[in-house]
Amino acid sequence: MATKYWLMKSEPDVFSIDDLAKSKNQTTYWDGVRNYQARNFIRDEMKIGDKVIFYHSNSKPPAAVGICEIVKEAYPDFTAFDPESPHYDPKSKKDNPAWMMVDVKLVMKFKNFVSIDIMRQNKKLKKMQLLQRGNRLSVMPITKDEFDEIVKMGG
DNA sequence: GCCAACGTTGGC
DNA sequence: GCCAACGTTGGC
Repeated sequence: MATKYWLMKSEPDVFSIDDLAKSKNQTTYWDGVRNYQARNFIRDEMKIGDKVIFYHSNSKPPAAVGICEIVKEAYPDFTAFDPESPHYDPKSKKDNPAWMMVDVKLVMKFKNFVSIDIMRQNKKLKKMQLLQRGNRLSVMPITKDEFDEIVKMGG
């Protein structure tokens, strides 16, 4: 199975790439995905070794900030079972979990963050779902070329 | 803080 | 099954 490439959004106020860098083994579980399309990517397509662009949304400026890698494939997002969690979803049952998560490990933090503005200026990235109008998906596939281009700019 | 775009909910 | 109302996302 060929390596796939992904882009995943996180609000840095909630969980930033620096938080990932400080995590044990620089690894974390990616909780809180509550969208079916994103869930399907996580559940059905993400494999160990896949590469991920870590993207800061709702930040100034929004930007691609680093690379991580899938180190554990889909398993139930336990935060959905916890009434105390902001991601609690009573519809997700332990015997039939609605939401899934993967574990990701930091590969590198970019020396230069690649802002959404810079990405928009790059013709090779024009087709990325991230840059399309009205895009709200928090987990999305990208091509190897797009991945490589962002890494090239991010250093 | 605003608001357009989108996904979800629920009445019918 | 339609669709209006609502809540959320996320760039600006």
